[in-house]
Parts: sequence; structure tokens; C-alpha cells
Amino acid sequence: MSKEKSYHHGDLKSALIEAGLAILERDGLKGLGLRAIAAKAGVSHTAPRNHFGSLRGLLTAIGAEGYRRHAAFMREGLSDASTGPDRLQAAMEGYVRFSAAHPALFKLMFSDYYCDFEDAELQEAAAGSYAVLTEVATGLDWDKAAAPDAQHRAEMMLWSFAHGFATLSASGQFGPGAEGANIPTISDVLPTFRYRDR
Amino acid sequence: MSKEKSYHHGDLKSALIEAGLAILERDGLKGLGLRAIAAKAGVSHTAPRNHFGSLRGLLTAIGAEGYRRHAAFMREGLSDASTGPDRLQAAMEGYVRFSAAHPALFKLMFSDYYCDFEDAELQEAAAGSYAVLTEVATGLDWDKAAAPDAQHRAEMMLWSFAHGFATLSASGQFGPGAEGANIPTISDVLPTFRYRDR
DNA sequence: GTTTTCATATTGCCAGTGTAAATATTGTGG
DNA sequence: CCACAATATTTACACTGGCAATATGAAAAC
Repeated sequence: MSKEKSYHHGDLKSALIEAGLAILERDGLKGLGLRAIAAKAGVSHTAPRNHFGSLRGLLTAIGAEGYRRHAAFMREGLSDASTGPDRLQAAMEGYVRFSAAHPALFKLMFSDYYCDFEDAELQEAAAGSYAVLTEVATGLDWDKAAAPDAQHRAEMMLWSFAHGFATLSASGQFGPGAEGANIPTISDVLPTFRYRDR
Repeated sequence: MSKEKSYHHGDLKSALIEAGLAILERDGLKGLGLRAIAAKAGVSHTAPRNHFGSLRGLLTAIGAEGYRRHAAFMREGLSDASTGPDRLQAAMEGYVRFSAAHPALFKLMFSDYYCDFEDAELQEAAAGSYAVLTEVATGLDWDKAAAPDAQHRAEMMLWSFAHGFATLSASGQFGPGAEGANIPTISDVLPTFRYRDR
């Protein structure tokens, strides 16, 4: 263990991201300040400025890491699913499972108040997350006659649905979340969609 | 015109809400500070404290007004729509039209960072907005056999879909919004849903 | 009509925030 | 060994929202 406290941290960049993620889990977005993150990483509050330009830059990097984990959540159940609809369902469940497990990070990721969506790294990470949705959406027999770009529209629909469900449930707007009440999951609602190769 | 500047404002409560809404339109969420709102209303930055307890209280009141306008947007095209599916489509379009016309207010309304969802007035206003969705969802022939509470699940699906589409498009995540590109509207994507009495 | 009362608005202050510039410390290539 | 670049710290600053004490004016009580 290099617990030696040297003037130079060594790998402060990733240490700050990890510190931010930890604070996000414990205290949510309210606790995510520049000074708090820096203190958790054991440095002064101006140290992050060398690696990320500003607080927003640091939060953007945290958001990018969030998108990678988000994609991982969606891919988690994919190996067990064989048919197209099952793969679709697994990805959707992963989408929501992530927002329930890491609500603060989820909000951060999709807020242009915290994240700079012009950032290249963030865009790449977000694209990786979106790619999972496009993967599970291909091969499904949507109503091609309706429009020439039916595939694209289907992706928009799935993304909208998953994101809306995740957002609303993470905000507790579907009811008292902590209760043992049987709130329908996204899979309960998903079959209302129309796809044909089931 | 009572342009006389008296020590007592008279109707500061609603003046502050209007000032906040105006700032929200012009500068977005970043410009929405306690001092900025108070200055626009022509009072000191501690005046709002008498009517709303804190900045959060004021923002919550602004959010409540947002929900009322949101409901009005959804009801806008309802009178011209006769059939069930047409009414559903009109409400969904209103949902998205609001988020496009007032993106900052839309974000404020659905963020528990700014709004206190325990507030009675906000809850009532939000319920009024949700009521429109339940109205247009009733009478549609969902797959009742799938579950006993098919109606509730259908509402969750519609709400999730509309909210997700509105959120993602308002955040510009569906593509470069300013371009003249033909980005599908929510009505383009909506027919992918399955309802039966068309 | 005067006085009391009370809601409302102001001033001055406070701790806390992110940012910036100047300084100190360390590793690295000449 | 030395100059240089990278990295972290210190100090200071403008700004934020919240609070306490004070000032104002309108409406109620006498």
C-alpha cells in the first residue's frame, strides 16, 4: 500500500472521480461540492483544477463513468437472454435497475446543468450506452410499413420509455417507493408494446 | 398605474413567481438565484423569505405554476379531438410541446433538487397534470387480460413514454435540435403502441 | 384621531461556494 | 547538477442563501 502521503498524489484524476462517486452514493447531489470531493481524495480544493478545468469538468468526468456503468447494467442480463424480445426486456430492466441503484448519479448523467454534453469523453460514453439499446432493438419486427425509418423511431420509443420510467420511478413519482406495495416493474408494462416476433 | 414604489409591495408573492418564470425563460436555471429573482421584482433579496420560507420554497411555488401550465398545454388540443386515440395523441403532443417551449421550467418541475414534492400545493398541481393523462387513457381498449390493473399500467407506460420523450428531446439528446433535420415527433413514434379501437 | 399591533421589507452580517493568481514542492530530461 | 514542467497549496476574492435586528406602513383597537 502506498499510503505514504507525498506532495504529488500520483493518480489524482481517477481518485477524484471515485471520491465523487462515493459522495454521490452517500449524500446525493447536494453533498457533491468541489471542497467535499477534494477533501475525500485528501487534497486541497483547488487541486482538481489541474486535471479538470472546473467543477463542471470534474462532474462531466463522473458522468462519463456513470454512462459506462449504465451500459454495463444494461448488458448484465443480456447473456442469459436468447430471443429478441427477451434481450430487449433484459436491457430495459438494466436501464431501470441502474437508476434505482444509483439515483443521484443517474440524475447527474442526464443533467446538462452538471455535465457538459459537448465533452468528447462524455459523448463517447453516452454513445456506448445508447448502442446497447440499438443492439437489442435490431432484429425486432417493427411495423416497417409505417415509415421508412421505423428502426430509428423504434429506438426513440424504447429510449423514451425506458428513460421516462427510470426517471419517474427514481424520483419516487410512481408512489411511495419504500413501501412493500406492488408497484409494476418496467417489464410488467413493457408487453403493452407491439412487436411481432414473440 | 400604481407605479408608486411603496415600502409594501402589495402582491409580492405572485410578483416573485412571475419574476422567476421570466428569468427562467431568458437565462434558464443558472440565472435563477434568490437575489436575481428579488431584484427583478424590485425588492431586496430577503423579502421572499416572508412569503416562502427559503429559495426552495419559492422554486416549489414556481414549479406548481409550471404544472398548471403544463396541464393547460395538454388540454389545449383536446377539444378538437373526438376519438380516444386522437385525444391521447393530442395530450401527448401537449406534454412534449410544453417541454420544448419551456425547457428550463420543465426541468425545474421534475427535479426534487429544486422542488419540494412534499409541498401540498405542488402535489395538487402535479395531480392536476397527471389527471389529464388518466383521462385520455381511459376508454382505450388495453390488453385487459394481461393484468388486473391494466389501466394503471397503461397510464404508467404513457406517462413514462411522454416524459422520457419530452426530457430527452428537451435536453437535445435526440440530435441537433436547431437543425432543419426531420426529427420524428412523438406522434410519429406513438403509433408503435398497441391500442385497439382505432 | 390617536395609539397599538403586526405583517412586511430592509440593512448588515455570516458561513460557505467555486474560481483565480501567486507560491511551493516534486519528478524529469538536458 | 540544473532548468523545466507538472502538480499541489496557500491566499484572496466575488458571489450565494440564510439569519437577526431594524425600519416601515397599514390596519385594528382604543
